[in-house]
Amino acid sequence: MSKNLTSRDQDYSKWYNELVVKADLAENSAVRGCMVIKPYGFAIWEKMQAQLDIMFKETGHQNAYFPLFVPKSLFEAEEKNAEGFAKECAVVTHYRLQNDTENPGKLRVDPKAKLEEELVVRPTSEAIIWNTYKGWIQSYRDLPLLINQWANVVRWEMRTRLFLRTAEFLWQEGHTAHETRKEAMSEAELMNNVYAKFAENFMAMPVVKGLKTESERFAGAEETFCIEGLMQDGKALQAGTSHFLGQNFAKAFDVKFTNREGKQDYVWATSWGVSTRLMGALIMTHSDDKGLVLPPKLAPNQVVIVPIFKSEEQLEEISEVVEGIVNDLKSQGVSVKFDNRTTFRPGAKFAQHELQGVPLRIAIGPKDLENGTLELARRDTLTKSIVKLSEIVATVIDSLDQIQNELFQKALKYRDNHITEVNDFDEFKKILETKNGFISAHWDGSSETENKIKDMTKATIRCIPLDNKVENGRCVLTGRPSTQRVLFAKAY
RNA sequence: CGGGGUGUAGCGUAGCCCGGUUAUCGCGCCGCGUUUGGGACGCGGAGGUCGCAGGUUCGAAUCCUGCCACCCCGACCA
Repeated sequence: MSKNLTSRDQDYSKWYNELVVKADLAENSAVRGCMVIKPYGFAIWEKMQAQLDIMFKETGHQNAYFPLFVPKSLFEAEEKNAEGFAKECAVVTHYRLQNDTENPGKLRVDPKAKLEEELVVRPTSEAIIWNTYKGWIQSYRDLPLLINQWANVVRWEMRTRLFLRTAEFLWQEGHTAHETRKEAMSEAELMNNVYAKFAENFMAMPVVKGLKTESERFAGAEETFCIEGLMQDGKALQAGTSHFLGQNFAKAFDVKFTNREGKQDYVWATSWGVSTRLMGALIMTHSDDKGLVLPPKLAPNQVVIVPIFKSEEQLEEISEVVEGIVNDLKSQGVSVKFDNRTTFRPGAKFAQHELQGVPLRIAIGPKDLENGTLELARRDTLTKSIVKLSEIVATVIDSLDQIQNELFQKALKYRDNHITEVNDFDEFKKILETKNGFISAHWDGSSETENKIKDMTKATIRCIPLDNKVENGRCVLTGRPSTQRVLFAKAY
């Protein structure tokens, strides 16, 4: 994999520029660490959003929107959650600017406009949402409450990295309320499964479904489900999380309901989210040195058609044929773009569409008009073939399916080849240094051991896989007894 | 916040150690012409507070001082 795929901020390669730029808006600017998502990058995000939204609605959820600003008093109500996020909160303290009399033409904060209570810019919305839910839930008849929000959040990270950890990012956060522990727990697992399905069926990215250990758990959660992907450089990436919050937030915000027995009880909660980090995951799972490689199901354009012509007349002739192909493909639900720009030569267009990861490219020129053929090129394999004009629609549809499938199979093979079972600590270190990837090893279950291993190797426990088999063994570090293996890896 | 490094055109850079005409080169951008089956070529052109502020000097991108920003490594994290 190109080093450019994972390099930090300024250093990203030319083609990363197709998607996103660092938000270098002004000198000394505090928006550093944010990103501008360019139209092409955003088109991919919109495809992801649209599909996830369908899947959320299929599982009974509705969208809503809550405020960006969270009064500090609300934010601090759930102690663990507040403590977990306190170090990375942006805080609004004033609401007005005034002319700076000492620097004409400049503005300054009006000291008289100090807010009585500071507003925290949401790093996540549990606090404000649970404060709202208090007024919405009185009876078991109001449950379950299944709500999702598409929003931006801000986390003032010390070090940022495009897509993977920007100061502001786009995400969705689901927040649900349930009658029973069991129902909430299965909701959390259900949504983790939705994420896994999305990752595998649409992003063509294999993921391990698992549980987080206590030290990796979301602040305020009792249990955290997650999906973990493996990038082409052997580092793991947490791609989504789904939390069982117990009654922590209900108690912190006093959300009680009358249950079926007529008694007051606190509701059970979940929250779950995926972010623009998925864009990073998509890039780092499939792309190569020529640029992006997009799975057809998420590509803004699945097919691009490049005409090859010398004269205006030739372009017109070609355009007539292309028009028919475009209509046929569109009627079959294939998204297709005819790149008839006269300002770029074919070679430049080829390169640009490769950069953007368009799954299929059709080239059509005078030779093809004569022979009744087209040239079809696959982005993922970089192979070309000659296709009869009459067979192009069927061939495109077939190829798109094939690409989607093969991208997943290729990533799966890589992932499976990079899960290494390890039984002693020297081997553990050796694998991390040489092969990298996931290490499947026994662990004694203590945070202390987990931290020691992290200090020594930088590897953390990515998850305890849900499909783990029970197996007696000894902890890879301490030798204490263990009943199952967990997955370690260096992570983003 | 600790340790290291870097700031020269939209991007990437040379020059700095050893001060001296009009600050180098490539990409990109604009115009004209020839081209067009894998990132075209020729000619012409536009674009610069050399990070900022002081200082030394006849003269500073170059030397000195201070500041700022960014990058890499660590602590933090989706």
